[in-house]
Amino acid sequence: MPELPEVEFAARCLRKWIVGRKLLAVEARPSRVLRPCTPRDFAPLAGRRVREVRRHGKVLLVALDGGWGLFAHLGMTGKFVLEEGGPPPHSRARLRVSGAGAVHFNDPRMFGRLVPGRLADLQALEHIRKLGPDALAGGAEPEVLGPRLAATARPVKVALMDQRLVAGLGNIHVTETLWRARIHPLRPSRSLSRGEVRRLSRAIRDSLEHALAEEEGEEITYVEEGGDNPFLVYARAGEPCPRCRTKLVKLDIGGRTTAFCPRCQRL
DNA sequence: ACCCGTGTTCGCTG
DNA sequence: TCAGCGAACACGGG
Repeated sequence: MPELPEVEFAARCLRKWIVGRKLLAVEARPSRVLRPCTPRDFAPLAGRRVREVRRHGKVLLVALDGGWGLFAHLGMTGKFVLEEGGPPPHSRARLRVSGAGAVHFNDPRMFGRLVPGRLADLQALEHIRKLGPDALAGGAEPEVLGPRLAATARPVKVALMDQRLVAGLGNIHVTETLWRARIHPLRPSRSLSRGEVRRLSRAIRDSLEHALAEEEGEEITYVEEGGDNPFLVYARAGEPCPRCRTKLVKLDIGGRTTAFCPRCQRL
């Protein structure tokens, strides 16, 4: 479920699995995940040592020796997994590393991306260049967030989902955040008071860090789909508000479903 | 069988 | 230019 916490989790896994090792080969199957590249474009990465894995918002950048790198976006269903007795069912690429086994980029729905290239070129990709400040690296601070929200009249739900405004939040965490901050999702961004921006700022960090802690909790326990809904209000329309027991309401904003409490989050 | 969806982009309209 | 909307992408789960 890739929003910032899952991408950060992926970054930590990759650091554990491949940083410091040599990338022997990247075996990619042709798929839209590679767009606009082809499996051949991965050839220059072979034999290079992995220097570091960086994350900005939901974007991953794997830096290799010699100025080469790998851009990765998990999309909706992308995941890096260690190979255990054969490839996972929707492997789009296999990264063979020196020393131990291989890592797969698994992605059933293929909304993800895996692009090789010169690091400088990858950083110049429009998608990366236009990203706002990372939500866990200062982007949620009131002094940063406040002016950015003040510059737009869009509903705060829509603005927070915009990766150019602040990078890392998606539908789940915006929903969680607005409930924690007691702000109605349709509030015009520029109408937020200083105090509300402060609450929002705190709420963003709280929901992201809470999700991250749950994933890190048990070493391999990923918050699995199919398990119980671990969120406070996301996908809980119709259930009672955890704070005041008022029935949570479902709302469609910018094409995404939001749950909110009509009592705690007044317009 | 039907509906929904964690993300992003594109085209159309006002 | 901006803002909003719907569709598209491809597949699994409830």
